Amino acid sequence: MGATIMTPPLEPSSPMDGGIRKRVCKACDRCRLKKSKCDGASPCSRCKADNAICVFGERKKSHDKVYPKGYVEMLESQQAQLVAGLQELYKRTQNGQGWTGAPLKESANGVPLTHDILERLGALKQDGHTSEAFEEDLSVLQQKLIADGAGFMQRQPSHDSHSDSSAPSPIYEPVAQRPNFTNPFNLNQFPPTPPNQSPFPQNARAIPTKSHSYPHAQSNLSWNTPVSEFDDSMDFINQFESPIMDSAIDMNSFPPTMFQDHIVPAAINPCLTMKDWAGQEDLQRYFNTNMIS
DNA sequence: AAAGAACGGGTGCGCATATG
DNA sequence: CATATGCGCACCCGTTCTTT
Repeated sequence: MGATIMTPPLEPSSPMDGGIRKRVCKACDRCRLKKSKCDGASPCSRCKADNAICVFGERKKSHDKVYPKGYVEMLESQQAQLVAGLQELYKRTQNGQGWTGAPLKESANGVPLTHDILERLGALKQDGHTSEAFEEDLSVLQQKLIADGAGFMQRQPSHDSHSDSSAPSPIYEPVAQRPNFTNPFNLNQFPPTPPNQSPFPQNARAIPTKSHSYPHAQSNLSWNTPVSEFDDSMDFINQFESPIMDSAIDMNSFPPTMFQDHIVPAAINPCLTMKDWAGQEDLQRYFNTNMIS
C-alpha cells in the first residue's frame, strides 16, 4: 500500500478514454445530486468550477435502513390477510360463486379499496395487533406507526457477534432513539456507518463504453404505493445545497452530531476501506477537533 | 429561441448477505 | 468454501424545465 492516489481530473469534454469509461470510487455529494461525472479530486473540478463546497458524504448501506417497530409484523399480518382473501376467492370461484352482495364502491383510482375487498371476503382480521383497517399505502402505514410512538428497528448483520446463531435470523434489532425521518442526517444517532468497503487503492474503475443509445419512451408505469426511503441523505442535501453554496446558512445552528458521521472531509480519502479505518482510535478525535469549526 | 440545468431512467460494477 | 442474489453506487443519455 502506498500513498493515496486520486484520480487525475478528467477533461469534461473527453469523459471516455479509448472507449473505456473511467469512474471514481466515490463521487462528491454535488455530483451525485446532479448525476454528473465527478473526478474524485478534492475539490472536484466541477465544484471548483462552480466555486462550491465539495464534500464526500457517507454512503448509505442497506443494513442502515430503519423501520418503525412492528412494521415487519404488520406487513406479515397484511400478507396473511391477503392470502386468506385470495384463498377465499379461490374457494368461491371453485364453488361457482360470483361476487356476493353489491359491488364495492370504487376509490379514486377506479378500484375498490383492498380493505373493503378483504372485509367482504371475511379475511380482514381485527385482533388488536393489526391495524384497524388494511392500510393500502405502506408509507402511510409507517407514518401511523411513527405517530403512535412506535420504536424503531434497525437491520443488523446476521453475523453479529452478540447475536445467537441458533435463533431465527435477527435481522432487526431495536434502536434506542427514534430518528427524525424528515432529516435523514439524524440517523447519526445510530452507530456510524463505516466507510464504503472497497479494495484499496481503487480510485478509478474502468467499464466498457456503451456504444448504443438507450431505448426511448420509457413505460409510464407508476406504483401508487412505494415504500418510502427513510435514509436518502440526498434529499437533505438537496434542501440545503443552495444556501450552503451561498454561505447563507449558519452551520453552527445544527447539532455537531449531524456532521460527524456523514460528512467526510474531502481531505480524507473517501475510498478508504473499513480495514483502512479500523484501529484508528483517533478518528473520533479528528472529527471532534477538525469537523466542527 | 437557444443554452444550460435538472432530472428520470438506464447500464453495469462491486460489496454484503444468503444459500448450498 | 463457492455461488447466487439483492442492493447501492457512478455516471451516461435523453427529455423536460428554467433562464437568458
